[in-house]
Amino acid sequence: MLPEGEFEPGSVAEVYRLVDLVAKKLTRLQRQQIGLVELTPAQYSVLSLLWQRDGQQFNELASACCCSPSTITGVVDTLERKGLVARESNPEDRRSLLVRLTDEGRVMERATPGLDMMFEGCCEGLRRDELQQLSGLLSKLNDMIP
Amino acid sequence: MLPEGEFEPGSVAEVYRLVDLVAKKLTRLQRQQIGLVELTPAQYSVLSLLWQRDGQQFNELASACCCSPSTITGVVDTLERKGLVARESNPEDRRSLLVRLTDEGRVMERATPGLDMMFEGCCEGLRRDELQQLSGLLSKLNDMIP
DNA sequence: GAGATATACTTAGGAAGCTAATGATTAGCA
DNA sequence: TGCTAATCATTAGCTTCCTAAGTATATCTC
Repeated sequence: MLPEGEFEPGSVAEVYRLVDLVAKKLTRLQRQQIGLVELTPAQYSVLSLLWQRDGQQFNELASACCCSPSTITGVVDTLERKGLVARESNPEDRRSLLVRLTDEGRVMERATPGLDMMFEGCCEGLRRDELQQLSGLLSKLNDMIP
Repeated sequence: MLPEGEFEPGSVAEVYRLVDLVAKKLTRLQRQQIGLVELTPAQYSVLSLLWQRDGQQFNELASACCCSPSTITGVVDTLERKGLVARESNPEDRRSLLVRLTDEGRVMERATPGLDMMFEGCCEGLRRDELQQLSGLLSKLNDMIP
C-alpha cells in the first residue's frame, strides 16, 4: 500500500514503492490462479515449503515466509482443517511441533500449477537478460536488509 | 509469503520470490519507524496520498494503493476514529465521498519521518547507478503487469 | 423518459498479518 | 545442581486484505 509520491529517482524509497506495487500485482495474479484449487497465497507458500521438505517447525516456516510465527499458526490451522497437513510432536525438542503433509496434501502438488506457470506470459516485454539482471539486483538488495 | 524454492534463474517466479521478500522486509522496517507515531503502513500510505493532494475519492485511494475499495473503507474508518481524516460529500457526484484531512491529520505530516528517512542507511552496499537501474527495471515490469 | 447497465461506497464473512503476553520446555551458567 | 534466561508455539486483540452481495446514484439506450 504505497502512494505514488514524487520520489528522488534512484532512492530506496522509490524502489520500495515499485517493489511493493509489483509484489501486490503478482500476488493478485497468483491469487486468481491458486483460487481455482481453493488455496490462498499463504497456504500455497506453506505447502510449497513442505513439498520441498516435509516435516518442518513453525519457526522455520515463519522465517522462510518472512512472517511472524503466529501467522503460521493460523495458516496451519486452516490447512489442518482442510486435511492437507497435520501437527506432529518433535522427538528432538518437546517445545516444538513439526508440520507434516497428509496424503491429500501430498497429492495436491500435482493438481497445482507452479509459480512459473502462473506468471507465464505476464511479462514477455522483458528480455531474458533484463530479468536476470533484475534478479541479481533484488537478490543483492535482499541480502542487505535485516 | 514465499518459499525458497529452486527456481529457474531469471524466471518471473524467481523475481516474484525476491520482490515479495524485499517488499516484506522493507515494510517491516517501515512498520517499526511508523509505529513510533502510532500509524500502520496502510494508514501512512493513505495519509501520504492526502498530504500530496487533499480530498480524494475512495476509488482513487484504492487504485493508488493497489488494494480493493473495501480495504480503504476500513483504513479510513480507523483514521477517522483517530481524528486524522473525515468523510465529506462530493458535490460533483453524490455516489462518492471525499476523504479530507483534519487539522490534526495535516499536522501529523511534520511529526512523521518520510520514506527516505526510514530507509536511510539500509542499503549502502548498493551503488547509485545500481539503484537507478533497479528502479528502471521494476518500473518496466510494473507497467507490463495488469 | 424509463429501464438496463455501470459506478461508488459499504457490509458481511473469512483469511492473513502484526504485537504482546502466556505456558511449556530447554539451555546457560554460577 | 538449581536458578535464570532464551526459545517454541499459542492466544488475544487489532488492523488489513480479499470477494461477493447490497444500496444509492449516474449514465446510456431505446
